[in-house]
Amino acid sequence: MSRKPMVRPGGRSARVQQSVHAAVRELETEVGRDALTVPLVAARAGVTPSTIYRRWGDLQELMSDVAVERLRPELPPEDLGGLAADLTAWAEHFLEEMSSSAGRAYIRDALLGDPDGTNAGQCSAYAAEQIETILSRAAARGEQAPAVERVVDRVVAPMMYRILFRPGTETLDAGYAARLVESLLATPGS
Amino acid sequence: MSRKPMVRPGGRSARVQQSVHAAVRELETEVGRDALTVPLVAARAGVTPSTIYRRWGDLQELMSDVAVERLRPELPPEDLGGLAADLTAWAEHFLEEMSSSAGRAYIRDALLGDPDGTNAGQCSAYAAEQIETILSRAAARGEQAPAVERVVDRVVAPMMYRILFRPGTETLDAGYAARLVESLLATPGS
DNA sequence: CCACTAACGCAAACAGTTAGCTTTTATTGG
DNA sequence: CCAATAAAAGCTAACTGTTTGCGTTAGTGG
Repeated sequence: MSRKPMVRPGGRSARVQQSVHAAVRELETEVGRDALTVPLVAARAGVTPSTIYRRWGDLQELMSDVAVERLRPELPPEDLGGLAADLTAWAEHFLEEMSSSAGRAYIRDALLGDPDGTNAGQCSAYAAEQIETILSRAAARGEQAPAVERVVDRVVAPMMYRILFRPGTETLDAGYAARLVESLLATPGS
Repeated sequence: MSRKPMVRPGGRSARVQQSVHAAVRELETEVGRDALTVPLVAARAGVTPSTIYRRWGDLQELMSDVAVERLRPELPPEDLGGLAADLTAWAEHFLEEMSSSAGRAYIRDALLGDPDGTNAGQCSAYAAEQIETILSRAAARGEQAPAVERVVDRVVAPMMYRILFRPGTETLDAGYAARLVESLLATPGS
C-alpha cells in the first residue's frame, strides 16, 4: 500500500500479497523480528524472493506495510458518556499499546521503510480518526470540544515523542496520559 | 557512541572512528545517502569492511551515530532579553532545521539504527539542554518560567510529531512554532 | 620495557540482492 | 466467449554485501 501502483489488484496479485503478509506475521512469532529475511519470507509464502523485491523493494518496506496494518485500530473508541472520560480512556489505551515493546517495534518499522512518508501519515490518520469519533460524540452531547489538531498536539504528540526519543523513561504510565488530557481540557481556549 | 564499549578510546581506535565518520560525511555529499554502502565507506576511510561491521554492526547503526553528531547544536540559543522572545526564536530555528529534508533524513537515521534508544535519547537531551539554558536565563532575570518537561511536551513534541508522522503538511512554518510557544506561555499553571 | 589483549587487516565462505529471460494469468476489446 | 495484450510471477545466474576465523598490529597496564 505504499510504493506499488497496484494497477492489478485482483486475482493472483492479491493472493500473493496476502500470503506474503501472512508469512511475515507467522515467521515474526516463530523466529523473531531480527531473524526475518526476504528469502525466508518468500519460502514460507510460497513465492520466489524476486517477487517480493519487485513489489516491495526491500524487507524494510515490506515490514513497514505489515506494521501499519497492525497499528490500525480494530475497534472504535469506547463511549463512556463524557468527553473527559472518553479521551482519557483512549489516551491511556493508546499509550499502553504504543509504549509496549511490540508497539514500539511496529512504530519503528512503520517509519523505517517509508521513503515518502505515506505509511507514517496513515498511522497519524488512524489516531486522528479515533479522536474525531470521540469529539463528534461530545459535540452531539452538546459538550464543548477542542479541535482534533489540538488533541494531536497536546496528547498524541507528547506520548509519541517520549516513546520514540526517551526510551527507558518510566513516566510512560496511564497517569501521564491522563494528565495530558486533563491539561488539555483545562484550557478550552487556545 | 552507541554500541561500542570504547574500552580503548585512544590511538588507533580513535583514528579509525574519525576517518570512518569523515568518509560517511564526504561520500554522503558526493554520491548521496542512498548510494552509501559499508564497503564504499570502508574504502574511503582506508579500513576494511570487517572493521566497520565489527564496531558498528551494520550501516544503519553507523549512520545513526553520524546523524546524532550532526543534530548536535553547535551554538547556545541566542539571548534576546526575554523568555518569550528566546523560546520563540529557538523553536522557529529548531523547526526550520529539523523539518528540512536534510534534517528529516538525520532524524530518521538517528532513530533507525538505534536498537537501545541511546542515540534517540541523545537527540532529546540536546534539545533539553538548549531549553534549559533559556529557562535558566529567564529565571535569572526574575521571570516566571515553566519546567523543561512542559516545554518539551508542548513545543518540541508537537513539532517532531508533525515532522515524522505528517510529512507534506504545510503548517510547518515559523508561525506554527510561534503559536506553540505562545500557547505554552499563556497558561503559566499546569 | 615487557606481557597482555583489544582492535584491525586479510581472505574465503556465506547469504542476500539484482537482472535478464520465460511463463503464467488478469484484463480488455472485439 | 475468445483472442490479444501486458502486468506480474517464476526461474536462474551473476553480483554484491556480510560474516567469520586466524594472524598481526599496536594501545594499555604492570
